[in-house]
Amino acid sequence: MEAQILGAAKKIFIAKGMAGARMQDIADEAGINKALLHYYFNNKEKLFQVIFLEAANKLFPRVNEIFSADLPLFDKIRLFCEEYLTIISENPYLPMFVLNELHRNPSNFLVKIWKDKSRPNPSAFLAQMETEVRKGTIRNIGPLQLLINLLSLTIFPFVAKPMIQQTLGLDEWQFRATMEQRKKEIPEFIINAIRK
Amino acid sequence: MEAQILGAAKKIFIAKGMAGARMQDIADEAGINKALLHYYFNNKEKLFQVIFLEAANKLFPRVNEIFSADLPLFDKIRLFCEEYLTIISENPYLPMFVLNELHRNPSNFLVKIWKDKSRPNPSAFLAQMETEVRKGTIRNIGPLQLLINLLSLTIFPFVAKPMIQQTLGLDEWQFRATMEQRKKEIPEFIINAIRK
DNA sequence: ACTTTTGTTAACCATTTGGTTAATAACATG
DNA sequence: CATGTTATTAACCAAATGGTTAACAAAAGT
Repeated sequence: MEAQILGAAKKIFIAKGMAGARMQDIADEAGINKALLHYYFNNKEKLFQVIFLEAANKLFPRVNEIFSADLPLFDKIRLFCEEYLTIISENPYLPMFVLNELHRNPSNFLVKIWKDKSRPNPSAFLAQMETEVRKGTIRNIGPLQLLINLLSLTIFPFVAKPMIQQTLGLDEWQFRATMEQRKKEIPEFIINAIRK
Repeated sequence: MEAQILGAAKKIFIAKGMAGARMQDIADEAGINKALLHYYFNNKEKLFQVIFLEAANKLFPRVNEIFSADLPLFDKIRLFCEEYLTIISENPYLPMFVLNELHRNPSNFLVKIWKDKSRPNPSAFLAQMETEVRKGTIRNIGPLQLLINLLSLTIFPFVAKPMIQQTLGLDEWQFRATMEQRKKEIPEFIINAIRK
């Protein structure tokens, strides 16, 4: 039952956001009485936090692993794109959900709830880039800028999915195919951009 | 008065989204009675649409102009980054607002409201890229992918602003400086990536 | 001056919404 | 089987919320 509720809550929260989601919607989606929701999860806030943390736990831990792995920079970039695009492709709406709620939360109290493992932590990656720049193996680009570029190229298409599909007239399958292609395109793009 | 209301509505809608915004909040922000809101704008939906269109009109028309301008590809990319980052920097929360509401709207009825001038229209840009690839002046990259890359690199940092600031520990000024830097960094990055 | 139109408000209303209660059903356990 | 515990529900409640009304003030027309 608890799992059933969480599934329903995930669907509704992700579709409508914290403010737009109705407890009744979640109950309906789970096929249960609204009171039963409060039996398992005391209130909307609590339920939402569970879903948010679940989302964060799907998105970030693997990223952090890759960022701090012991790999050459280029391989790391390739691995990141390959794996991260896979993760997001399986949960295309998670990035928007997380970013949006982060955006809406005053003084981001969500961050306080956040566990370390699932909090994004790019410090190792930044250090590695700096080393490569100093060694002269890549162009002189700010590590911060490069990190932002990497994240932008992988995440943004999913955040903008509705707009991209709308303005470019892509159906679901064309969109997926395009994202699949990006697993190879993005690393190539980035590496071409920074290789000396 | 009408302008005062619109200002308040813009602030509240952008901060909390359609679902999270309260008519009372908007009235308070505008320093007026709630009934006066309904005097000027019949209902929440109507008021929201005005704000949404205003936002879209700030974000897209100039982009379309640049996309369809008569300029060499590289210049176009430089111009786009320069101007678009300026526009967004002045309205850092607009992209999130538009993308979010687009995301939440079932069967995107918003798109129907949307005027042509302010609807994103990259077809000329896509064609130009295709030409350049065929002429062999740039690497063989899919025009669609390149367009997505360009948009990702410019827009995403603002959508992810809270997360970026949080995880990288940037204050407001550091963030702005980083974005300012990107006006030069992004075109350089892209051109390096595609130049043969 | 006075009448009409426009702007503004306090009070009110119906519905929605998150949450509770009390009663009941299902289940475990001695 | 009796008893206590857990799961589930219908009915209910108070607060919040979008929206309306009716009265009043200010401006504009005449």
